[in-house]
Amino acid sequence: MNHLHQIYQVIWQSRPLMQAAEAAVERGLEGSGLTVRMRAVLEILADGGAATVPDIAQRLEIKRQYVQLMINDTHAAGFTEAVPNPRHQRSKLIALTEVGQRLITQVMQREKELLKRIGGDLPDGELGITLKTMQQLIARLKSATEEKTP
Amino acid sequence: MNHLHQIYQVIWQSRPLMQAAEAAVERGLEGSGLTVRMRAVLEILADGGAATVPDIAQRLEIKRQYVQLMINDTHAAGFTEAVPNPRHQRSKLIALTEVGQRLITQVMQREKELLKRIGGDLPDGELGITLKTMQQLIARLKSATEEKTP
DNA sequence: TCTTATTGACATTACAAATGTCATAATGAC
DNA sequence: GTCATTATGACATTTGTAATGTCAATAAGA
Repeated sequence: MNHLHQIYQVIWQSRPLMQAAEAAVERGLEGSGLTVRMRAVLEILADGGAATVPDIAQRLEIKRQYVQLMINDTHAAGFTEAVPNPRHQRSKLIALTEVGQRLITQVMQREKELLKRIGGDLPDGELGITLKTMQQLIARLKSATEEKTP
Repeated sequence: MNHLHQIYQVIWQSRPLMQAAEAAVERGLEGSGLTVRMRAVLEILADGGAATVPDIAQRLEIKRQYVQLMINDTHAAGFTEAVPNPRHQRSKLIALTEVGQRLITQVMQREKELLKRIGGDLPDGELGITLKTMQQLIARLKSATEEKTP
């Protein structure tokens, strides 16, 4: 297998990897009352604490309008609530409710256990190389794409 | 960075990698008259020769009904044509036209050059490890997801 | 031959996400 | 402090990818 073909392979394995990962997450959500997109919001909030809709959009790298829809869902389900934002009157902070906190903690715990089962035996060094390589490819692809079209 | 977090990172870098790769492909298609999904079909045909719609679907791992739509596009654009299939009366083989052949060859050549610019300096060994790791993760995620739900 | 599977063709639905728009409200420059 | 600019929420529309559903015609296999 030559060099170019190897790079090609690595790049295009990203799609099946992503699909497999998302399917696994979806599977783990069964019966929790969460959808994948609700989970994405809860994870952000669990990791970084309460945030505004535009903040969440930025972290998820999607448009704020779409995040609004997600938040509508999580609010309706009682997993999040709007709390006053000291730094902004209109733009409330979105915070986990107690129920939401408990749920996302449990979901993330289960995912952690899955990760352990799945990759517990992969050598640290190889994971590090993999991560580094993927990140380099991402950075270079991005800059090549943006080249001369800012 | 602990082990689990490393695996987590690798898995979730697959989405940005895929997005960056697709954006790069899209960029390279500008002005060619090809869309991303037309390109996918032409690539399959260029690699494996003429094939039926269900064959193509299987290789792309998507439903045949969706491939039909792609083929409609490529036929309409004159990049592919239906030729008689010795092994099946109704299910014609989809083949590249001369124009299609020339176009996909050129597109793939340009992509190859981009790959060279992007990853030419990545060590073979690291690429190999990356590919292996990604494939292991895919396989394990898949089997974990299918577990007890065949 | 007869039953079953495959195929093409077309319609419907689902989902993620982008984009468009508007009124309101917050911020920053002056 | 006023005024222009920007940010936000709320809602509507559109796009792209793909899955699903359905049906008639046809091909393959028992």
